[in-house]
Amino acid sequence: MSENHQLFGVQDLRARLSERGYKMTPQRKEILKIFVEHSDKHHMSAEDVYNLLRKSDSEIGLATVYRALDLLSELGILVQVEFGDGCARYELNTADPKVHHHHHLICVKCKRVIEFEEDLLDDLETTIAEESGFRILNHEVKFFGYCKDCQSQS
Amino acid sequence: MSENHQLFGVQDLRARLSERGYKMTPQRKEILKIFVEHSDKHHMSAEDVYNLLRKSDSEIGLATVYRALDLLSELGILVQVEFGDGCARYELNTADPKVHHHHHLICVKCKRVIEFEEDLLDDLETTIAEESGFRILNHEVKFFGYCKDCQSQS
DNA sequence: TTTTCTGCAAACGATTTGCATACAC
DNA sequence: GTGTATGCAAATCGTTTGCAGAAAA
Repeated sequence: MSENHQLFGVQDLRARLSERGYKMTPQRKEILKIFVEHSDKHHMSAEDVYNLLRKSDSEIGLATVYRALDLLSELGILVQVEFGDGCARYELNTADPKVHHHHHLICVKCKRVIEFEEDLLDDLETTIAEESGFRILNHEVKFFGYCKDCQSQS
Repeated sequence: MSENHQLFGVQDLRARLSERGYKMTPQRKEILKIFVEHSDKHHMSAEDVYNLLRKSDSEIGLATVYRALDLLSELGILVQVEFGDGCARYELNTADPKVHHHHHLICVKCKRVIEFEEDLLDDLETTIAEESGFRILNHEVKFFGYCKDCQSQS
């Protein structure tokens, strides 16, 4: 299992699936494709993915989308992100430490989410992995506070 | 607005509420009390809080609990944490940088959540605050990967 | 051919909301 | 008094599940 330093392709998907006894299906392929093609769009929900699929003629059921997102996360191809807006969101896992990690500032008042770049946690990740025995795929950092607007309103 | 370096008390609650035009109510007081008295129990869901309330005679409706948790988060007294287990969880915001931040390792396979101590992000927090204009109340870090058990199963 | 996967629709469960009443200020 | 909060029940909405048919390996 080579550490993957590119965005994921169909070949990675096939390998990771069979490695764990899962099957390659056109639906799973399509759903991964959506993420690769929309890697600019961050944090897509199941609904978002479902809608993008329908736009490109793919008649994939919503339940299948949910199951695939779950599976792709388990495989380390996607990562789940939550902003407290009531739905799970997913992104391609940028396993390459040279690829910028982007993290989030969340306003506790207006719930606005702002992204920022940050890549200072890789050393910490290594330490944690050694101490815990985890094989770490990714990390996520969120800062909670009041955004500029909500500060000036009070 | 002094930086609060203690766990929150009723006086903090009253101050923060009136500061923003909200009212002090026995329900809000009771709910905060639950968190202070159970500060050992991390990440409680609305249901958890509701059940603890009922055990201590408080007849507070579940909807009120939800509304209060949301409000207390907005006030920076609680912080919301999510583990992808389908419900939002809350903890007292430990605003004191000397109080250990505890963060989470989440297994993408079995969904196990493991806590760890970490307090290396305070400098980063200061930088981010300056650059973004956010007034930061707290931060949260999650690492995703495979736990020991799930690694050996594959 | 055996096991896994999909699609649909129904079930579920956490959270939200409308509204009448009660309460804080 | 006035505006906000509560409680209940109903509504909502994201997500999961059961099951029969379809498709990988």
